[in-house]
Amino acid sequence: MGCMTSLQILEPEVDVSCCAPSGKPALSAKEAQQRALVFKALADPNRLRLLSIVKAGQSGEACVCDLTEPLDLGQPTVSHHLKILVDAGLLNREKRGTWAYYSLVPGALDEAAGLLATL
Amino acid sequence: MGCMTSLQILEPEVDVSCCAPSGKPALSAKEAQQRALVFKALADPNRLRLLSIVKAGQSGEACVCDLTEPLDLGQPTVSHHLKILVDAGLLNREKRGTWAYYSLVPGALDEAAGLLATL
DNA sequence: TTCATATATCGACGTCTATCGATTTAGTAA
DNA sequence: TTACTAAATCGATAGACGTCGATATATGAA
Repeated sequence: MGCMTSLQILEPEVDVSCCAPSGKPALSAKEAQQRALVFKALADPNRLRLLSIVKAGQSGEACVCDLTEPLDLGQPTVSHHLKILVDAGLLNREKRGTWAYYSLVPGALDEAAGLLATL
Repeated sequence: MGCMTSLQILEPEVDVSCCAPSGKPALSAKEAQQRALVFKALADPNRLRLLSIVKAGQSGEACVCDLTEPLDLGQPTVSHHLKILVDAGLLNREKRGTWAYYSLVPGALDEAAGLLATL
């Protein structure tokens, strides 16, 4: 026994229509890759802290200069992490004058959480 | 203006008692590191597919030999990914005979989703 | 214009990680 | 015992990633 249960994977050319308890087939390679991008962005402690600090701030936003000190990282490094979070769709960037203000994209974290619920 | 809002970070010796809209201070470095471990485990497309396949299986479990083919990866590589998922607390491993059966840890994915909601 | 500041980008370095083939460990059956 | 199989572990390698210092870009002030 074992090793003979054929599990269905969703690929463009494969037709699936059965045998899943949740009714949904497993993730395709493409879908998994896209979701992994979001979790990659979340997979660094300093980026989690950046999100947390932005969220905890009473104004709902923070500029780079507010973030380098609490993280004890250089300004280029913080900028780099912020870019990754923006690219992942988790943070918004708004430039006002010399400063760049970062804020949470509304609902983005909930959406990320939803990616886990719908695995 | 800008650059003068002092954001509170939770560190063991720092006493915090004010100024957060959600009432919670930002993540400490230690907390962020722990949470990042979970997201690191989720930050690989093949591991997401492993979780998905295990979840989609009607038996709720799968052995390594069921997983190598759909992922198109070698057996050692799949074993390696499964270990990471087990270490992250997302999968259970139960050995029966020659086979090792992996199943979702109940509630683990919801807990991971909760880590995002409580950032 | 020149100067100062805030941020982004570049280049390099060291570390981590995903993958593989080869080997080892464990269980089952003869 | 031997033989076979499933899975884990080992060792190596290529690529990705986090961090830094140096530099570039951009905005505002003098």
